[in-house]
Amino acid sequence: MSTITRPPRSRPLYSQIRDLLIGRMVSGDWRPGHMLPSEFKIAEEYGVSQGTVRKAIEDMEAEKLVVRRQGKGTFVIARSLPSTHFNFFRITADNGAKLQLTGNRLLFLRKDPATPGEIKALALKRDAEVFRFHRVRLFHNVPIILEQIVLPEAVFPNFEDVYRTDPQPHVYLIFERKFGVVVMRVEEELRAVAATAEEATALDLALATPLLRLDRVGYGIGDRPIEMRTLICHTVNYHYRNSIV
Amino acid sequence: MSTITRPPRSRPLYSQIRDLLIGRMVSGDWRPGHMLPSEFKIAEEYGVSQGTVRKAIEDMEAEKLVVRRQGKGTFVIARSLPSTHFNFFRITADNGAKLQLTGNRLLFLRKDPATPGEIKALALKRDAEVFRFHRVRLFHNVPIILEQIVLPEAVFPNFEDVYRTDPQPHVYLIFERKFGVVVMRVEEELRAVAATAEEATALDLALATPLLRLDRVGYGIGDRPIEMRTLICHTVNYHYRNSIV
DNA sequence: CAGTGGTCTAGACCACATC
DNA sequence: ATGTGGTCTAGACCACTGA
Repeated sequence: MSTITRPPRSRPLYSQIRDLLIGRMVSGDWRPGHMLPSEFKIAEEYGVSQGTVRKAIEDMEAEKLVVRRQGKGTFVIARSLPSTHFNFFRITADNGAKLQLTGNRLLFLRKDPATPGEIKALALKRDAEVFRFHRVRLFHNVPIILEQIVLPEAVFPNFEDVYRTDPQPHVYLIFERKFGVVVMRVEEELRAVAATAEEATALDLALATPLLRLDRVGYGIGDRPIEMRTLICHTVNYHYRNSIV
Repeated sequence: MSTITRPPRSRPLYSQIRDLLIGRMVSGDWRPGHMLPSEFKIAEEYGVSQGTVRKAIEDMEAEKLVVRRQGKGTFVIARSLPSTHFNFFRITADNGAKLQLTGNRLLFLRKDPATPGEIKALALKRDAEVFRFHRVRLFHNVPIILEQIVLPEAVFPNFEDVYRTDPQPHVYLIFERKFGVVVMRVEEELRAVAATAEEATALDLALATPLLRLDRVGYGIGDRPIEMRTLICHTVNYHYRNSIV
Protein backbone atom coordinates (compact mmCIF):
# COMPACT_ATOMS: atom_id res chain seq x y z
CA MET A 1 0.00 0.00 0.00
CA SER A 2 2.93 2.30 0.52
CA THR A 3 5.97 2.99 -1.63
CA ILE A 4 8.03 3.88 1.44
CA THR A 5 10.36 1.13 2.53
CA ARG A 6 8.43 -0.38 5.37
CA PRO A 7 10.12 -3.38 7.00
CA PRO A 8 7.96 -5.40 9.39
CA ARG A 9 8.35 -2.84 12.17
CA SER A 10 10.07 0.44 11.48
CA ARG A 11 9.92 4.09 12.46
CA PRO A 12 6.53 5.70 12.00
CA LEU A 13 5.65 6.54 8.43
CA TYR A 14 5.07 10.21 9.17
CA SER A 15 8.53 10.42 10.68
CA GLN A 16 10.08 8.96 7.53
CA ILE A 17 8.11 11.41 5.40
CA ARG A 18 9.38 14.22 7.63
CA ASP A 19 12.98 13.17 7.05
CA LEU A 20 12.47 12.96 3.30
CA LEU A 21 11.00 16.46 3.23
CA ILE A 22 13.81 17.85 5.39
CA GLY A 23 16.28 16.20 3.02
CA ARG A 24 14.91 18.28 0.17
CA MET A 25 15.41 21.42 2.28
CA VAL A 26 18.98 20.55 3.32
CA SER A 27 19.98 19.64 -0.24
CA GLY A 28 18.95 23.09 -1.38
CA ASP A 29 16.15 21.64 -3.53
CA TRP A 30 13.70 23.72 -1.49
CA ARG A 31 15.32 27.01 -0.37
CA PRO A 32 14.09 29.39 2.35
CA GLY A 33 10.70 30.78 1.33
CA HIS A 34 9.90 27.98 -1.13
CA MET A 35 6.32 26.71 -1.15
CA LEU A 36 5.92 22.97 -0.61
CA PRO A 37 3.53 20.90 -2.71
CA SER A 38 0.08 20.45 -1.18
CA GLU A 39 -0.55 17.72 1.36
CA PHE A 40 -2.40 15.63 -1.20
CA LYS A 41 0.39 15.96 -3.78
CA ILE A 42 3.00 14.83 -1.27
CA ALA A 43 0.73 12.02 -0.08
CA GLU A 44 0.29 10.77 -3.61
CA GLU A 45 3.98 11.08 -4.36
CA TYR A 46 4.99 8.90 -1.42
CA GLY A 47 1.96 6.63 -1.48
CA VAL A 48 0.58 7.49 1.96
CA SER A 49 -2.59 9.12 3.15
CA GLN A 50 -3.00 12.88 3.45
CA GLY A 51 -3.36 12.60 7.23
CA THR A 52 0.08 11.06 7.49
CA VAL A 53 1.63 13.90 5.51
CA ARG A 54 -0.22 16.37 7.70
CA LYS A 55 1.29 14.81 10.81
CA ALA A 56 4.77 15.01 9.26
CA ILE A 57 4.32 18.67 8.38
CA GLU A 58 2.82 19.48 11.80
CA ASP A 59 6.00 18.12 13.36
CA MET A 60 8.12 20.25 11.05
CA GLU A 61 6.03 23.28 11.92
CA ALA A 62 6.62 22.60 15.63
CA GLU A 63 10.36 22.45 14.87
CA LYS A 64 9.99 25.77 13.07
CA LEU A 65 11.25 24.32 9.82
CA VAL A 66 8.16 25.44 7.90
CA VAL A 67 5.26 27.82 8.34
CA ARG A 68 1.74 27.00 7.18
CA ARG A 69 -0.83 29.52 6.07
CA GLN A 70 -4.43 28.57 5.53
CA GLY A 71 -5.50 29.11 1.96
CA LYS A 72 -1.95 29.79 0.78
CA GLY A 73 0.31 26.87 1.45
CA THR A 74 3.28 25.58 3.44
CA PHE A 75 6.59 27.41 3.14
CA VAL A 76 10.19 26.67 4.08
CA ILE A 77 11.15 28.91 6.97
CA ALA A 78 12.88 32.21 6.28
CA ARG A 79 13.85 33.31 9.76
CA SER A 80 15.29 36.69 8.92
CA LEU A 81 11.92 38.11 7.98
CA PRO A 82 10.47 40.89 10.12
CA SER A 83 8.41 38.57 12.32
CA THR A 84 11.28 36.36 13.45
CA HIS A 85 14.08 38.83 12.89
CA PHE A 86 14.60 39.68 16.54
CA ASN A 87 14.15 36.18 17.87
CA PHE A 88 17.89 35.82 18.42
CA PHE A 89 18.52 39.38 19.53
CA ARG A 90 17.76 39.73 23.23
CA ILE A 91 19.21 43.12 24.14
CA THR A 92 16.49 45.63 25.05
CA ALA A 93 16.29 49.13 26.49
CA ASP A 94 15.34 49.32 30.18
CA ASN A 95 12.57 51.82 29.44
CA GLY A 96 11.04 49.59 26.79
CA ALA A 97 11.75 52.07 24.00
CA LYS A 98 12.18 50.67 20.51
CA LEU A 99 15.86 50.09 19.85
CA GLN A 100 17.37 52.24 17.14
CA LEU A 101 20.69 51.15 15.65
CA THR A 102 22.31 54.47 14.78
CA GLY A 103 25.82 53.29 14.06
CA ASN A 104 27.82 50.24 13.17
CA ARG A 105 31.61 50.75 13.21
CA LEU A 106 33.63 47.99 11.59
CA LEU A 107 36.92 47.74 13.51
CA PHE A 108 38.43 45.08 11.24
CA LEU A 109 37.51 42.17 8.99
CA ARG A 110 40.05 39.59 7.88
CA LYS A 111 40.58 35.95 7.05
CA ASP A 112 42.53 34.04 9.70
CA PRO A 113 43.50 30.52 10.64
CA ALA A 114 40.98 29.09 13.11
CA THR A 115 42.07 28.79 16.73
CA PRO A 116 41.88 25.38 18.44
CA GLY A 117 38.78 26.52 20.34
CA GLU A 118 37.09 27.55 17.11
CA ILE A 119 38.02 24.28 15.41
CA LYS A 120 36.37 22.41 18.25
CA ALA A 121 33.24 24.54 18.62
CA LEU A 122 32.62 24.82 14.88
CA ALA A 123 33.69 21.25 14.02
CA LEU A 124 36.31 22.49 11.54
CA LYS A 125 39.22 20.74 9.90
CA ARG A 126 42.62 21.33 11.54
CA ASP A 127 43.90 23.77 8.90
CA ALA A 128 40.56 25.54 8.37
CA GLU A 129 40.31 29.30 7.95
CA VAL A 130 37.69 31.66 9.31
CA PHE A 131 36.51 35.19 8.69
CA ARG A 132 36.91 37.25 11.82
CA PHE A 133 35.51 40.73 12.36
CA HIS A 134 34.76 43.13 15.18
CA ARG A 135 32.04 45.78 15.13
CA VAL A 136 30.81 48.42 17.58
CA ARG A 137 27.04 48.84 17.62
CA LEU A 138 25.58 52.21 18.62
CA PHE A 139 22.05 52.64 19.91
CA HIS A 140 20.71 56.18 19.92
CA ASN A 141 24.24 57.34 19.14
CA VAL A 142 25.81 55.64 22.16
CA PRO A 143 28.21 52.70 21.73
CA ILE A 144 26.57 49.81 23.60
CA ILE A 145 27.85 46.57 22.12
CA LEU A 146 31.24 45.33 20.96
CA GLU A 147 30.57 42.39 18.66
CA GLN A 148 33.20 39.82 17.68
CA ILE A 149 32.12 37.38 14.97
CA VAL A 150 33.82 34.27 13.59
CA LEU A 151 32.55 32.54 10.45
CA PRO A 152 34.00 29.40 8.81
CA GLU A 153 35.22 29.98 5.28
CA ALA A 154 33.86 26.54 4.39
CA VAL A 155 30.31 27.70 5.12
CA PHE A 156 30.63 31.30 3.91
CA PRO A 157 33.13 31.31 1.03
CA ASN A 158 34.18 34.78 -0.01
CA PHE A 159 32.33 36.37 2.93
CA GLU A 160 34.70 39.32 3.15
CA ASP A 161 33.91 40.54 -0.37
CA VAL A 162 30.19 39.96 0.12
CA TYR A 163 30.17 41.94 3.36
CA ARG A 164 32.30 44.81 2.06
CA THR A 165 30.11 45.09 -1.03
CA ASP A 166 26.95 45.33 1.07
CA PRO A 167 27.75 45.79 4.78
CA GLN A 168 24.32 44.69 6.03
CA PRO A 169 24.20 45.29 9.80
CA HIS A 170 22.17 42.10 10.30
CA VAL A 171 24.45 39.27 9.23
CA TYR A 172 21.72 36.62 9.46
CA LEU A 173 20.10 38.35 6.49
CA ILE A 174 23.34 37.91 4.56
CA PHE A 175 23.47 34.26 5.61
CA GLU A 176 20.05 33.57 4.09
CA ARG A 177 20.10 35.81 1.04
CA LYS A 178 23.68 35.24 -0.13
CA PHE A 179 24.46 31.78 1.21
CA GLY A 180 21.06 30.06 1.69
CA VAL A 181 22.05 29.34 5.29
CA VAL A 182 19.42 29.56 8.05
CA VAL A 183 20.29 29.88 11.75
CA MET A 184 17.93 27.50 13.55
CA ARG A 185 19.24 27.55 17.11
CA VAL A 186 21.86 29.34 19.21
CA GLU A 187 23.56 28.33 22.44
CA GLU A 188 24.70 31.16 24.65
CA GLU A 189 26.78 31.64 27.78
CA LEU A 190 26.52 34.85 29.81
CA ARG A 191 28.95 36.26 32.33
CA ALA A 192 29.75 39.56 34.03
CA VAL A 193 33.27 40.77 33.27
CA ALA A 194 35.40 43.85 33.90
CA ALA A 195 36.12 45.95 30.80
CA THR A 196 39.56 45.31 29.31
CA ALA A 197 41.54 48.19 27.79
CA GLU A 198 40.39 47.27 24.29
CA GLU A 199 36.75 46.97 25.34
CA ALA A 200 36.83 50.19 27.35
CA THR A 201 38.22 52.05 24.36
CA ALA A 202 35.72 50.58 21.91
CA LEU A 203 32.76 51.43 24.12
CA ASP A 204 34.16 54.70 25.47
CA LEU A 205 34.04 53.57 29.12
CA ALA A 206 36.33 53.51 32.14
CA LEU A 207 38.61 50.51 32.55
CA ALA A 208 37.02 47.69 34.60
CA THR A 209 33.45 48.85 34.05
CA PRO A 210 31.17 45.82 34.61
CA LEU A 211 30.06 44.48 31.23
CA LEU A 212 27.81 41.63 30.14
CA ARG A 213 29.74 39.12 28.05
CA LEU A 214 27.69 36.83 25.81
CA ASP A 215 29.33 33.91 23.96
CA ARG A 216 27.19 32.37 21.25
CA VAL A 217 27.43 29.42 18.91
CA GLY A 218 24.82 29.33 16.15
CA TYR A 219 23.59 26.15 14.46
CA GLY A 220 21.87 25.61 11.12
CA ILE A 221 19.54 22.94 9.81
CA GLY A 222 20.77 19.53 10.89
CA ASP A 223 22.56 21.09 13.89
CA ARG A 224 25.55 22.08 11.80
CA PRO A 225 27.60 24.71 13.69
CA ILE A 226 27.70 27.87 11.60
CA GLU A 227 28.88 30.82 13.62
CA MET A 228 30.63 31.91 16.80
CA ARG A 229 30.20 35.37 18.20
CA THR A 230 30.90 37.25 21.39
CA LEU A 231 28.95 40.31 22.49
CA ILE A 232 30.36 42.69 25.09
CA CYS A 233 27.45 44.79 26.29
CA HIS A 234 27.21 47.90 28.43
CA THR A 235 24.10 47.19 30.51
CA VAL A 236 23.43 50.42 32.35
CA ASN A 237 20.41 51.44 30.28
CA TYR A 238 19.98 48.13 28.48
CA HIS A 239 19.54 44.50 29.49
CA TYR A 240 19.35 40.95 28.14
CA ARG A 241 15.86 39.56 28.35
CA ASN A 242 14.96 35.90 28.42
CA SER A 243 11.77 33.90 28.65
CA ILE A 244 11.82 30.28 29.80
CA VAL A 245 8.88 27.95 29.40
CA MET B 1 -24.28 15.51 17.64
CA SER B 2 -22.29 17.37 20.25
CA THR B 3 -23.19 18.46 23.75
CA ILE B 4 -20.74 21.36 23.50
CA THR B 5 -22.42 24.67 22.75
CA ARG B 6 -21.77 25.04 19.09
CA PRO B 7 -23.26 28.19 17.56
CA PRO B 8 -23.27 28.37 13.75
CA ARG B 9 -19.57 29.20 13.64
CA SER B 10 -17.50 29.17 16.79
CA ARG B 11 -14.02 28.34 17.99
CA PRO B 12 -12.80 24.88 17.05
CA LEU B 13 -14.25 22.08 19.15
CA TYR B 14 -10.84 20.79 20.20
CA SER B 15 -9.95 24.26 21.47
CA GLN B 16 -13.10 24.37 23.60
CA ILE B 17 -12.33 20.90 24.97
CA ARG B 18 -8.82 22.11 25.78
CA ASP B 19 -10.19 25.04 27.77
CA LEU B 20 -12.60 22.81 29.68
CA LEU B 21 -9.76 20.44 30.60
CA ILE B 22 -7.52 23.32 31.68
CA GLY B 23 -10.37 24.63 33.78
CA ARG B 24 -10.36 21.41 35.76
CA MET B 25 -6.63 21.84 36.37
CA VAL B 26 -6.89 25.48 37.42
CA SER B 27 -9.80 24.79 39.75
CA GLY B 28 -7.70 22.25 41.61
CA ASP B 29 -9.99 19.41 40.50
CA TRP B 30 -6.97 17.81 38.82
CA ARG B 31 -3.77 18.57 40.77
CA PRO B 32 -0.16 18.17 39.55
CA GLY B 33 0.52 14.49 38.86
CA HIS B 34 -3.17 13.55 38.46
CA MET B 35 -4.00 11.09 35.67
CA LEU B 36 -6.63 12.29 33.21
CA PRO B 37 -9.42 10.01 32.01
CA SER B 38 -8.67 8.18 28.76
CA GLU B 39 -9.28 9.87 25.43
CA PHE B 40 -12.40 7.79 24.84
CA LYS B 41 -13.82 8.61 28.27
CA ILE B 42 -13.35 12.33 27.72
CA ALA B 43 -14.75 12.07 24.19
CA GLU B 44 -17.85 10.32 25.48
CA GLU B 45 -18.26 12.80 28.33
CA TYR B 46 -18.27 15.81 26.02
CA GLY B 47 -19.95 14.09 23.07
CA VAL B 48 -17.12 14.49 20.56
CA SER B 49 -14.93 12.01 18.74
CA GLN B 50 -11.75 10.60 20.20
CA GLY B 51 -9.66 12.31 17.52
CA THR B 52 -10.92 15.69 18.65
CA VAL B 53 -9.94 14.98 22.25
CA ARG B 54 -6.55 13.80 21.03
CA LYS B 55 -6.00 17.10 19.25
CA ALA B 56 -6.96 19.02 22.41
CA ILE B 57 -4.55 16.99 24.52
CA GLU B 58 -1.78 17.26 21.93
CA ASP B 59 -2.08 21.05 22.21
CA MET B 60 -1.89 20.86 25.98
CA GLU B 61 1.16 18.63 25.72
CA ALA B 62 2.82 21.21 23.44
CA GLU B 63 2.05 23.85 26.08
CA LYS B 64 3.63 21.55 28.65
CA LEU B 65 0.43 21.39 30.68
CA VAL B 66 0.34 17.59 30.57
CA VAL B 67 2.65 14.70 29.75
CA ARG B 68 1.48 11.58 27.93
CA ARG B 69 2.97 8.14 28.34
CA GLN B 70 2.06 5.30 26.03
CA GLY B 71 0.41 2.47 27.86
CA LYS B 72 0.05 4.48 31.07
CA GLY B 73 -2.00 7.59 30.54
CA THR B 74 -1.98 11.39 30.44
CA PHE B 75 -0.86 13.27 33.55
CA VAL B 76 -1.09 16.85 34.77
CA ILE B 77 2.39 18.35 34.70
CA ALA B 78 4.52 18.25 37.84
CA ARG B 79 7.46 20.39 36.83
CA SER B 80 9.54 20.00 39.94
CA LEU B 81 10.28 16.37 39.20
CA PRO B 82 13.88 15.39 38.44
CA SER B 83 13.47 15.63 34.66
CA THR B 84 12.23 19.21 34.58
CA HIS B 85 13.73 20.33 37.87
CA PHE B 86 16.58 22.31 36.36
CA ASN B 87 14.62 23.78 33.50
CA PHE B 88 14.47 27.16 35.23
CA PHE B 89 17.95 27.04 36.72
CA ARG B 90 20.49 28.17 34.16
CA ILE B 91 23.66 28.67 36.19
CA THR B 92 26.33 26.13 35.26
CA ALA B 93 30.00 25.53 36.02
CA ASP B 94 32.42 26.59 33.27
CA ASN B 95 34.11 23.18 33.31
CA GLY B 96 30.81 21.36 32.88
CA ALA B 97 31.06 19.69 36.30
CA LYS B 98 27.83 18.74 37.98
CA LEU B 99 26.77 21.52 40.34
CA GLN B 100 26.79 20.62 43.99
CA LEU B 101 24.87 22.86 46.37
CA THR B 102 26.92 22.60 49.55
CA GLY B 103 25.35 25.40 51.54
CA ASN B 104 22.29 27.58 51.75
CA ARG B 105 22.54 30.44 54.27
CA LEU B 106 19.26 32.15 55.11
CA LEU B 107 20.07 35.82 55.77
CA PHE B 108 16.51 36.76 56.74
CA LEU B 109 12.87 35.87 56.12
CA ARG B 110 10.04 38.19 57.03
CA LYS B 111 6.60 39.40 56.02
CA ASP B 112 6.58 42.93 54.61
CA PRO B 113 4.29 45.35 52.84
CA ALA B 114 4.75 45.08 49.07
CA THR B 115 6.65 47.88 47.33
CA PRO B 116 4.97 49.71 44.45
CA GLY B 117 7.19 47.85 41.98
CA GLU B 118 6.14 44.52 43.46
CA ILE B 119 2.47 45.49 43.43
CA LYS B 120 2.77 46.23 39.75
CA ALA B 121 4.84 43.22 38.70
CA LEU B 122 2.84 40.74 40.77
CA ALA B 123 -0.58 42.34 40.14
CA LEU B 124 -1.23 42.76 43.88
CA LYS B 125 -3.74 44.85 45.77
CA ARG B 126 -2.48 48.17 47.10
CA ASP B 127 -2.17 47.02 50.73
CA ALA B 128 -0.90 43.52 49.94
CA GLU B 129 1.86 41.87 51.94
CA VAL B 130 4.69 39.69 50.71
CA PHE B 131 7.19 37.26 52.16
CA ARG B 132 10.69 38.48 51.50
CA PHE B 133 13.84 36.47 52.09
CA HIS B 134 17.51 36.50 51.12
CA ARG B 135 19.72 33.43 50.84
CA VAL B 136 23.35 32.81 49.93
CA ARG B 137 23.91 29.68 47.84
CA LEU B 138 27.27 27.91 48.04
CA PHE B 139 28.56 25.60 45.31
CA HIS B 140 31.46 23.37 46.29
CA ASN B 141 31.73 25.39 49.49
CA VAL B 142 32.13 28.74 47.72
CA PRO B 143 29.39 31.41 47.95
CA ILE B 144 28.30 32.01 44.35
CA ILE B 145 24.76 33.37 44.40
CA LEU B 146 22.91 35.90 46.54
CA GLU B 147 19.22 35.16 46.07
CA GLN B 148 16.45 37.63 46.95
CA ILE B 149 12.93 36.20 46.75
CA VAL B 150 9.54 37.90 47.05
CA LEU B 151 6.32 35.87 47.35
CA PRO B 152 2.77 37.26 47.65
CA GLU B 153 1.05 36.23 50.87
CA ALA B 154 -2.16 35.85 48.87
CA VAL B 155 -0.62 33.01 46.85
CA PHE B 156 1.50 31.45 49.60
CA PRO B 157 -0.34 31.97 52.90
CA ASN B 158 1.74 31.13 55.94
CA PHE B 159 4.86 30.63 53.80
CA GLU B 160 7.24 31.63 56.59
CA ASP B 161 6.14 28.81 58.89
CA VAL B 162 6.14 26.30 56.05
CA TYR B 163 9.67 27.26 55.04
CA ARG B 164 11.08 27.35 58.57
CA THR B 165 9.55 23.94 59.30
CA ASP B 166 11.16 22.42 56.20
CA PRO B 167 13.72 24.78 54.62
CA GLN B 168 13.76 23.04 51.24
CA PRO B 169 16.53 24.65 49.13
CA HIS B 170 14.38 24.35 45.99
CA VAL B 171 11.37 26.56 46.59
CA TYR B 172 9.54 25.40 43.47
CA LEU B 173 9.20 22.02 45.19
CA ILE B 174 7.53 23.78 48.13
CA PHE B 175 5.26 25.63 45.71
CA GLU B 176 3.95 22.37 44.25
CA ARG B 177 3.90 20.12 47.29
CA LYS B 178 2.56 22.56 49.87
CA PHE B 179 0.58 25.03 47.78
CA GLY B 180 -0.34 23.13 44.57
CA VAL B 181 1.20 25.97 42.58
CA VAL B 182 3.17 25.22 39.39
CA VAL B 183 5.59 27.66 37.79
CA MET B 184 4.91 27.49 34.05
CA ARG B 185 7.02 30.32 32.68
CA VAL B 186 9.58 32.86 33.85
CA GLU B 187 10.63 36.20 32.39
CA GLU B 188 14.17 37.28 33.15
CA GLU B 189 16.35 40.36 32.73
CA LEU B 190 20.13 40.10 32.94
CA ARG B 191 22.66 42.85 33.57
CA ALA B 192 26.27 43.23 34.65
CA VAL B 193 26.59 45.25 37.86
CA ALA B 194 29.32 46.24 40.32
CA ALA B 195 29.08 44.55 43.73
CA THR B 196 27.51 46.74 46.42
CA ALA B 197 28.79 46.59 49.98
CA GLU B 198 26.00 44.20 50.97
CA GLU B 199 26.58 41.95 47.99
CA ALA B 200 30.34 41.95 48.41
CA THR B 201 29.95 40.93 52.05
CA ALA B 202 27.44 38.19 51.31
CA LEU B 203 29.59 36.67 48.57
CA ASP B 204 32.94 37.40 50.25
CA LEU B 205 34.24 39.49 47.36
CA ALA B 206 35.90 42.87 46.84
CA LEU B 207 33.66 45.88 46.44
CA ALA B 208 32.71 46.60 42.81
CA THR B 209 33.50 43.10 41.58
CA PRO B 210 31.53 42.57 38.34
CA LEU B 211 28.47 40.43 39.07
CA LEU B 212 25.67 39.05 36.94
CA ARG B 213 22.31 40.35 38.12
CA LEU B 214 19.23 38.35 37.11
CA ASP B 215 15.72 39.71 37.76
CA ARG B 216 12.97 37.14 37.36
CA VAL B 217 9.20 37.14 37.46
CA GLY B 218 7.59 33.68 37.56
CA TYR B 219 4.09 32.91 36.23
CA GLY B 220 1.73 30.02 36.99
CA ILE B 221 -1.06 28.40 35.03
CA GLY B 222 -3.19 31.05 33.38
CA ASP B 223 -0.23 33.48 33.40
CA ARG B 224 -0.84 34.48 37.00
CA PRO B 225 2.30 36.20 38.40
CA ILE B 226 3.54 34.17 41.34
CA GLU B 227 7.06 35.14 42.30
CA MET B 228 9.76 37.77 41.95
CA ARG B 229 13.37 36.99 42.57
CA THR B 230 16.75 38.53 41.99
CA LEU B 231 19.94 36.53 41.67
CA ILE B 232 23.34 38.17 42.12
CA CYS B 233 25.88 35.74 40.69
CA HIS B 234 29.65 35.60 40.78
CA THR B 235 30.50 34.42 37.27
CA VAL B 236 34.22 33.75 37.36
CA ASN B 237 33.93 29.95 37.34
CA TYR B 238 30.22 29.81 36.51
CA HIS B 239 27.96 31.18 33.79
CA TYR B 240 24.33 31.53 32.72
CA ARG B 241 23.52 29.31 29.77
CA ASN B 242 20.70 29.86 27.34
CA SER B 243 19.42 28.10 24.26
CA ILE B 244 17.23 29.92 21.74
CA VAL B 245 15.28 28.15 19.04
C1' DC C 1 -5.24 -9.99 29.90
C1' DA C 2 -7.41 -5.25 29.65
C1' DG C 3 -6.48 -0.47 29.23
C1' DT C 4 -3.77 3.20 27.66
C1' DG C 5 -1.74 6.16 24.06
C1' DG C 6 0.34 5.90 18.98
C1' DT C 7 -0.19 5.20 14.02
C1' DC C 8 -2.66 5.19 9.74
C1' DT C 9 -6.42 5.48 6.68
C1' DA C 10 -10.60 7.49 4.24
C1' DG C 11 -13.75 10.83 3.62
C1' DA C 12 -16.74 14.94 4.51
C1' DC C 13 -17.00 19.56 5.10
C1' DC C 14 -15.27 24.46 6.53
C1' DA C 15 -12.41 28.78 6.04
C1' DC C 16 -9.25 31.45 3.66
C1' DA C 17 -6.61 33.30 -0.46
C1' DT C 18 -6.36 34.14 -5.17
C1' DC C 19 -7.84 34.58 -9.71
C1' DA D 1 -14.27 28.74 -9.15
C1' DT D 2 -10.28 26.51 -7.58
C1' DG D 3 -6.72 25.23 -4.49
C1' DT D 4 -4.82 25.54 -0.08
C1' DG D 5 -4.72 24.30 4.87
C1' DG D 6 -8.11 23.44 9.12
C1' DT D 7 -11.63 20.73 11.53
C1' DC D 8 -14.08 16.60 12.63
C1' DT D 9 -15.49 11.96 12.37
C1' DA D 10 -15.15 6.74 12.37
C1' DG D 11 -12.70 2.79 12.56
C1' DA D 12 -8.73 -0.49 12.33
C1' DC D 13 -4.70 -1.94 14.15
C1' DC D 14 -0.06 -1.44 16.79
C1' DA D 15 2.92 -0.83 21.04
C1' DC D 16 3.54 -0.29 25.67
C1' DT D 17 2.24 -0.94 30.75
C1' DG D 18 0.87 -3.33 34.62
C1' DA D 19 -2.02 -6.60 37.05
